[in-house]
Amino acid sequence: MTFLTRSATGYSTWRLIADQLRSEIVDGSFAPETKMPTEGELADRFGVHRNTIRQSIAVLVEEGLVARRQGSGTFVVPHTLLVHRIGLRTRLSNSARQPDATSNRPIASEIVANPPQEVASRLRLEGRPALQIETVADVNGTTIARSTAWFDVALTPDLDVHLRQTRSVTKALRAVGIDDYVRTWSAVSARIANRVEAEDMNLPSGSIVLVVRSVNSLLDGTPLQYTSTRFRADRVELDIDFSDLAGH
Amino acid sequence: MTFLTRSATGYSTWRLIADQLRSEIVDGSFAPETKMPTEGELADRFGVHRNTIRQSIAVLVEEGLVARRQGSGTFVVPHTLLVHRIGLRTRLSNSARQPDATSNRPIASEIVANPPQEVASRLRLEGRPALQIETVADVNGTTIARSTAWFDVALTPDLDVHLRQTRSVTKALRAVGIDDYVRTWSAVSARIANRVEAEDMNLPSGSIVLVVRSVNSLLDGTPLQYTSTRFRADRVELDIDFSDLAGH
DNA sequence: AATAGACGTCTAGATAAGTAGACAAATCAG
DNA sequence: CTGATTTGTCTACTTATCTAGACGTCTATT
Repeated sequence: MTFLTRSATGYSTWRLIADQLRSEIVDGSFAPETKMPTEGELADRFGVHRNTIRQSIAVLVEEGLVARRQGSGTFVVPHTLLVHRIGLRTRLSNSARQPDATSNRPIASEIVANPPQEVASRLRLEGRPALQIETVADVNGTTIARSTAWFDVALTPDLDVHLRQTRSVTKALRAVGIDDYVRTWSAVSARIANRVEAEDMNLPSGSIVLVVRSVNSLLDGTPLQYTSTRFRADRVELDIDFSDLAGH
Repeated sequence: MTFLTRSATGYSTWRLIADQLRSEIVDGSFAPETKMPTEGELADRFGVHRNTIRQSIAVLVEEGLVARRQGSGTFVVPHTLLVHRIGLRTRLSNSARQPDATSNRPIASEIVANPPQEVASRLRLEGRPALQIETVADVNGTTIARSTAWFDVALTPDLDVHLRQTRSVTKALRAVGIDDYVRTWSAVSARIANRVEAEDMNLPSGSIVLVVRSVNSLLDGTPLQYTSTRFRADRVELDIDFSDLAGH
């Protein structure tokens, strides 16, 4: 295989190879539980020294995708590609495949006087402050998403108090009398994770995150909540649900 | 600013800095038409030599994001973040912001006996061959997406003949009697562009693509078309349209 | 138990990336 | 026009990455 040189890409050789191997693992070319090619074979395939291959594999070990067994080989660790459904009444906790032990943990909340411009306009704040809530989502013990939500304090009085008591955004919303809401807007983009995100999700720097920005509104159309969720792209794909529309 | 070292990330320093600067341009921290900080200032900010900054900026020049003017400075070139809407009856050509001169060019088509497993199952091919069509999408002269579509040849006889005549997938479908269809499934993921994609979209290698896989079906629910579209993530975000649901 | 094959570790040398600084060329303000 | 500022180019040097190969340790098979 002709391979790109680091000089052209700005990637070190070991990272280029690690990225290539990861994609082959994720797309199933190397099936879970099976043995990877030996380091020597991979060195031949990519035309590099075995030491470079070892550095690449070290990345995948760090990420938990493969395990090395001395004397035996390198094996693909069973992994799940999580499918996160975006639909009308979905919450962050709804994952398509069951059973997954998903938990959402609020890690901080704070009333901010001047939220970012996009938040203010999407929530029609017009100068009012917003309650900002940071959460992380874990599935089976692995952190897969990092979320920031903003609420109009005028619509959700004492939401932060209830949040501290219940330690759950959904329960806190119920406590302030909000039971039902629908997603009215979503935008999806992708970028390199920043340092905080990489740290919170235990990702190697340079990892890709899928960014979902969305607005949930009350049934009368009043915007209630603006959320920006960053999913780790190596483990999550977004499933856009059109089934609610099938009845038309 | 404390910055990540290349040793930890596998990125060369100039690429780390280029990525950072690009994200600040794309998110508006450096507004279009304005002057960037001088190379010396950037060198101070990132704690590197000016030569390294120059290499980073060369990447952005290559990508068309900034322009250098000797003696004057480096300036942010006006650019657009394209918003691509995913909804019930959207096609690749529908972009949210107008006016954009969008064109879809079929670049190759071929009948393949054994399409990938996911294609076969989503289209319920059960062993039948599929017509595979490769297209690129340009907006204002810039290629922003690379798409691969598969059709069940049993449902679309002579589609390839009409495609060669009309040079348009939509027109070719109309010619075989298919006027209306709806999107029944979509999944969104993100990854590093492979070499072919990077070449077709004129991207630096290592760029991120948003991958949208989707199935369009006839109104009776028969799956018609499986499509995988790779958008360049630096210029495109996906807008998920729930407005069809507002009437409920 | 012997052995081949695989991962683990180390040292030395070659190549590429980044630093350092000097000077040229273009631009702009006064 | 003058001078300060900014990008353009070059050479020498330092540091990090990659190659090369030897040798050790562990595992599975015969």
